[in-house]
Amino acid sequence: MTDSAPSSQEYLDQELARRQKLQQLQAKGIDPFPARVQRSHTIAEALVAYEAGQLDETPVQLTGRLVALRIMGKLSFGHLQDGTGRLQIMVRRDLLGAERYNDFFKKLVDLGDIVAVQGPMVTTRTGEITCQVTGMTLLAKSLRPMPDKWHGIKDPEVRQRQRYLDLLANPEVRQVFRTRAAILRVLRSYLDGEGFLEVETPILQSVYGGAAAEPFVTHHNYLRQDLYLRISFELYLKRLLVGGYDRVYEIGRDFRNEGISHKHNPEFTQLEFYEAYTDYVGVMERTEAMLATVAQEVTGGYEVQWGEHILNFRPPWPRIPLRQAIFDACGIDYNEYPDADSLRTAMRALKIDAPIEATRGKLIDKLLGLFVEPNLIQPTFLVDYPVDVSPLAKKKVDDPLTVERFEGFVGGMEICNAFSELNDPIDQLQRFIDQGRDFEAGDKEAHPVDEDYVNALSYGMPPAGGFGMGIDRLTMLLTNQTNIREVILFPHLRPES
RNA sequence: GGGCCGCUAGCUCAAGUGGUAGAGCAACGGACUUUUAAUCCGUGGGUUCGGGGUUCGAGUCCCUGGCGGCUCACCA
Repeated sequence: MTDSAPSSQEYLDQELARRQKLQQLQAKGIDPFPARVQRSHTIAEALVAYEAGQLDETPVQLTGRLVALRIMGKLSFGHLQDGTGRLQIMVRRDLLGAERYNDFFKKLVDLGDIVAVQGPMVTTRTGEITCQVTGMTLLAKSLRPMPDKWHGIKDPEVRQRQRYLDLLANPEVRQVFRTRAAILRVLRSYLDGEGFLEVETPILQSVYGGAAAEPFVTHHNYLRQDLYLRISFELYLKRLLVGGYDRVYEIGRDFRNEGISHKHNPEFTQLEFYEAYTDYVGVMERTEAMLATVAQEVTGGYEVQWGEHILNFRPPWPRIPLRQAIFDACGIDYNEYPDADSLRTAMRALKIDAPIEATRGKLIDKLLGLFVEPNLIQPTFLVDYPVDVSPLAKKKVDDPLTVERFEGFVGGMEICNAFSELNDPIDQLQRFIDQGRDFEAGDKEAHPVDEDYVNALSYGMPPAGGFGMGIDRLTMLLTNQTNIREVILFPHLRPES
């Protein structure tokens, strides 16, 4: 017994039938996986050329997967699908040749095989544009049966573990990821057009920062050094402002070692941009313009169907002070509670779970998440956040407990976070030290001190506005999905047992 | 992590209170020159997620483990 492929008895009947056909093909001298292929048009190109009257009787050479077969006596139909579309093929015994039709096409070709066909484009009696096949060659034999042609794949576990089956069986899934690509394309195009420079910064970091989150830890064997996977790009991008690039952005992956939910994946795609000589008000305006552009170009309009809601991305968005929003939602004015203990007492009086270890900022964040966020369906900005949960944002001149920060909410989710960037190195160091106290007190998400970053600020960073947005969540909104796994090709899943 | 729900043929799904596990598609054999979820005749296909238990008998009831979904908690 070797570790080679299982014997034929171990295959289920359908795979066995296909493997027997594979052997028959090889016995006939036909390579079931040839290296070279001739193609004159993609399916989309062939359809366009035919409808434009450019083809006449000229044969085209097309390639793709056989996704439907209707075999009949002397004339059969099927559908061929490539990355650009789907086209009916008509296979006639008299045109293909009796032997090729009976002994190759009908006997040895299966649903799911990848083939090349050639022949002229015609229109059938029912009016469907069709390739009338005069030659067919196998490009790749499919050894496993295709999913149900009508129902596709529904089992969510199979859909995510074997995404290739999901994609090949469910066209609407293919469209989601095309839209995702379009969103990234439009965002880049918008930012490039506004003079932003796209950059790349380290994913492996010896000091993580820029967000409140627990990191993943990894290890460099030869340096004998623990490293963190980044939780944001922020501190590196602002070093570039110090370096003299006034407008920079990065699109890439962040990693946060936290819970998984319908709106959280351990790795997720983030856009951050930093713009010198503006502030959070300027960034709000840019956010509105940028997302209006994306909605317009990706969906064709400012109004986007999302579940039972129609989201309207037309600027401007309502701007509500966070304090006001929380007060309106639950009656607590957090300005009346200047420390964590008093706020906790007030929350508990309303039967709200308020953990003893939570800082005042964490408690406010909890009120936000509990009472405000789920109701912010239409694009809305909440503005002016407590300083203790915003260690990188500039304080308001008239209120040192509040920073110039906003978060954007759509569909009951936070999709972006932005502020006037703190560029005072002395204040920044003090904020890091205050965060260190929270960390000592048990807050694993408290921001660590990044001395090199403070050093960079001490050379002078221009006043700037910065912005971060979750691309996955934006994609959910623009593709009418309510689960982040539907917009990530290979979401994190537990290993199969 | 908690609660609820799910896992049956390759795929989509059925199987009152425990009593020989079925259908459609797919597959296999046959008929068929304008079909398009092709149609018609015939055939095969199962560790009912794994393990244990109750019972004469378990897809079904009990215990346990795995994976997944929804939801709450936490977080972007």
